[in-house]
Amino acid sequence: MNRERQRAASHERILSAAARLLRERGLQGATVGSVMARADLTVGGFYAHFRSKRALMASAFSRASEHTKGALLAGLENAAPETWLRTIVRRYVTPEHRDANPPLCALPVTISDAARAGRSDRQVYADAFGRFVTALEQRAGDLPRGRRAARERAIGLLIACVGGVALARATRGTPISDEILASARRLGERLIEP
Amino acid sequence: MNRERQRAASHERILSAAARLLRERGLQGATVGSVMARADLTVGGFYAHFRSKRALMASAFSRASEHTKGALLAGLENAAPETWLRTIVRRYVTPEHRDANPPLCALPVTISDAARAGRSDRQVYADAFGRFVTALEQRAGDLPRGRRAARERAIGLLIACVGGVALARATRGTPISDEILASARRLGERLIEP
DNA sequence: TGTACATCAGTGAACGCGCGTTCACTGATGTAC
DNA sequence: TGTACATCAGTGAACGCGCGTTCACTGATGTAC
Repeated sequence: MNRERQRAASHERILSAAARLLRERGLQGATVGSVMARADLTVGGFYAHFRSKRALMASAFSRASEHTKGALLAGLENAAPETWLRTIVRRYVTPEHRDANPPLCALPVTISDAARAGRSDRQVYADAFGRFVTALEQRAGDLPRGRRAARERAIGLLIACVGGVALARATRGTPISDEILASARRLGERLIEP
Repeated sequence: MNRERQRAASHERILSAAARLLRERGLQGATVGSVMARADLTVGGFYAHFRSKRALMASAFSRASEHTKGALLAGLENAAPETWLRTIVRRYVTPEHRDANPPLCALPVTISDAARAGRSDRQVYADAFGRFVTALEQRAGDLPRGRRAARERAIGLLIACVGGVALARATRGTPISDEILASARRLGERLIEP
């Protein structure tokens, strides 16, 4: 019984270490060794918990995006749709998010990794993205312009947010990076206005 | 004299092979061995032409983005500003671009690679992005809305294009990928309308 | 023009390194009697 | 309750592999006389 609990605790430590390292360093940067060290374990024990690195990373990615969703939506339960959407854009598209380590969200960090990965890994990425779309879509449907274009607008908002932060990260330290953030923010807000 | 010409020809073959493989496979996927093989040479000869893989990739990236700019702007010399901008969005944000190998543009492919790279590699990425911005900005300035917001709109357009294609690639093969392309296209076109 | 030598672009094998993965082992926890 | 044994989470060293990089060598091209 104690053994079982210890095993579960280790599993959890590995998973949350992986979710964090995935955001910090991306798919190849988060090595099995570094994940296990972060979980206060040694490499060898890893395969008693996960079939492979790929299996771990799929779980870690889902975990990471749940974390992100929680942080983004915190305290907004009773906000009006327009405020709700605007706050999300303003929380997401910031210099702090660009520079944070780990950043708030795994989507910009792993975007090229996913593009190069196999079908099932892309499905994991698409599922995480889709969950954000669904959340935004529901609120966007309550805006004046109505439910029809809500989904398209929700996706547009996410393209501005994720694409903007990804580009700002890729150009971090150069003057254009701040310009990208400002434009991405305007781009997102333009979709919220009627 | 003949030797000199042969050397220059090899150099050129290596560079154009690298520019192509960079778009096909990204930064780590384009290994020194694969580049040299594509250039009909063997690995060992590489370091007589470039100081390091990093040096090669910096040159290859600039080369690749010149190629992209040429292909995007082909035949548009005399187009009116609105048509000009709209055509670029429609050429860039397509299922063909998402699925092509190599894709038209290196920016979506290497976006996370750049984010993880060192300062000088991010500068290379920023320079390429900046050249696109400058090109779009000039035409956007001729639109009714005028020159003031031109730069911000040019960057917004590129976020929609590059971010949209990057996300569509990351979710390739899942239903949401086509939705992303459609939203990205609308997002770009919305910036062109007065 | 012909011969001996120098140059140098490119070869191919090797090196070191980091990674994912495997495996024989350990030592603490739990079970049987 | 105490003793002998079984289980099993985790260890640590090793393996194979692919990569960037190095280096002694080759053979064709160019030069000197």
